[in-house]
Amino acid sequence: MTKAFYITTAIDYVNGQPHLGHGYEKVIADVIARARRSLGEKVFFLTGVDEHGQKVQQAAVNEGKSPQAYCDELAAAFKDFASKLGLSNDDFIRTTDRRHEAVVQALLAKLHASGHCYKATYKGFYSPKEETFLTERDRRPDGTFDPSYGEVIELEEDNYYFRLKQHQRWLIEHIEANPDFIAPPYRRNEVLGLLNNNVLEDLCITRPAARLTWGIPTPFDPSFVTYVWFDALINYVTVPASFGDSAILSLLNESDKSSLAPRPSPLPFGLWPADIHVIGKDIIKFHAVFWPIMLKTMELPLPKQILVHGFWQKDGQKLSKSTGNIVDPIAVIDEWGLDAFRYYVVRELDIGPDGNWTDAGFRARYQAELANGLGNLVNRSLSMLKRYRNGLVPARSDELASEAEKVIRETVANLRSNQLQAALQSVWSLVARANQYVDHTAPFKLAKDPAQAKRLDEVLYNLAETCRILAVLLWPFLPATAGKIYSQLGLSETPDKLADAAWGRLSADRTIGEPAALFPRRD
RNA sequence: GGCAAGGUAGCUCAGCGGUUAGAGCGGGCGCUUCAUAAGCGCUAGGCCACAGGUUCGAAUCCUGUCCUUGCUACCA
Repeated sequence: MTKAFYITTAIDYVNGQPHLGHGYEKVIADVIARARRSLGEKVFFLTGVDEHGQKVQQAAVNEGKSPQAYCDELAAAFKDFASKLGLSNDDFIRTTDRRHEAVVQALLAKLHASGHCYKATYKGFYSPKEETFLTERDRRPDGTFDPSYGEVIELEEDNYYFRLKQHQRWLIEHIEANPDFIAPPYRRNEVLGLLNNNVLEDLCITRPAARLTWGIPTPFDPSFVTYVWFDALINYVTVPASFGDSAILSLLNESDKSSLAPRPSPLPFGLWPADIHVIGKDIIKFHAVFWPIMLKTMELPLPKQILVHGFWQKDGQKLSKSTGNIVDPIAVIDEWGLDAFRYYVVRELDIGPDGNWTDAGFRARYQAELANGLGNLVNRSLSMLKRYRNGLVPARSDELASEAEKVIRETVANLRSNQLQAALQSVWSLVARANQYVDHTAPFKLAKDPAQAKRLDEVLYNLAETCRILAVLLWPFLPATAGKIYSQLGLSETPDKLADAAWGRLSADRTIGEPAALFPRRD
């Protein structure tokens, strides 16, 4: 069975409304997914929400709702958000899905049966807020715990632990042997540093049902529920299983499989292992340490890459609901349009470093790059074609062909290596070149001299064809805008195949559509 | 404290041993009128954090200092 390019985002924890950070991660994953499809690959793009755990249970109680009702509302909000972002996701996982519960329980039972976990008593400090155990080492010099842990309580309880120590060596070797496993490289170094300088503590993978009911019951001991992170990571294989991926299904017995129902029709290709897990820098340890070990013990192949992005600030300050330093992506999209939002976050910030959102910066990129750069180029090119040639595309001319082809090559190479910011820079070098070309050839002067008719034809073809190629190159980033350029060119298809970014595909003697501003100026 | 990355034009950054240190944005000055008062061209602006050293030659390599950021730890 052939395998699709399988890309995932982190699943968002439903303890609040979607914000900029969520939106950013989903957009970069979507751009990569669309780029791969445009390159002709089969792609499966997964996103979703993480719903179990103490904080969700508490938030539901605070709002006087059942956890399920609370989650249903927020899951709907996140689904709406995904569509607001124009995501091309193929599925949307909820960790309260029946299929997910079935897979988590099956895998947990398998781990338990094969001796990878054990029961032990823990006595010590616990932070309900972070759902994590604390030790004396977590104390600050004055004896208190960091405020980020909230109220810290002392408790003594039994739990099940997942053995990690014996996995440290092969994991280091795997990371060293696979330089792209964790990207960018400095994140990889951090993980190696962590693994080389510390002995991994076994991971507590349950919580007593006595104090937390909002979780997946542990199959081998009903007095516990599954730790939320252990549950959450498994989403990446739940969905392949539910679509009939043989790699995962082989781990399940017949009754597990029947619990996957109602099952969508199986896909004609495999999904696991994932090609890319897109995540934020805060959850790198879960994805680069715990998750590979979980997979190894389940005898499943490891994902190809964990792609770690940075965080946004606003005006140089940390985003924070309590101080009101926030960016509301939905408001931005409503005011400026979806493609403007997608453009800004990808163009402003490379995948890896932290970035800084400023409203002035957003406005500047919108005006200079989208309205005056790309938008005006398409508008002036098509307006002249309409005015001087009645909208009829002249015969092919290759004056800009080699420059366009160079940009196409660069853009494709950047897309293949997930260098999205660099890809946009390449594309805009063609925008700039075409604007310069208008200036140098001055078609508006040629139009005044009938003897220059042939030259004018050449110039107009070069401009129209450049606009068409720009549409194809931009499709992964700005799908709506790319579609508009195509329809203004009078092309009825969708510019979603990079193979069409080949010079000369625009055929002569067809009539273009009506030019209209792609990004209206806003003053 | 340890490890790592970095400190280059007003801003964001590239350059990482070899001609007068670059780009984009922003500033200033011109040109143009097809276009969303858009576009194009020219230009100003930098003890390349600081101090030593290696070298014929150093933003570029080495050492130290100061500062920023990330990870990690507080222990001999």
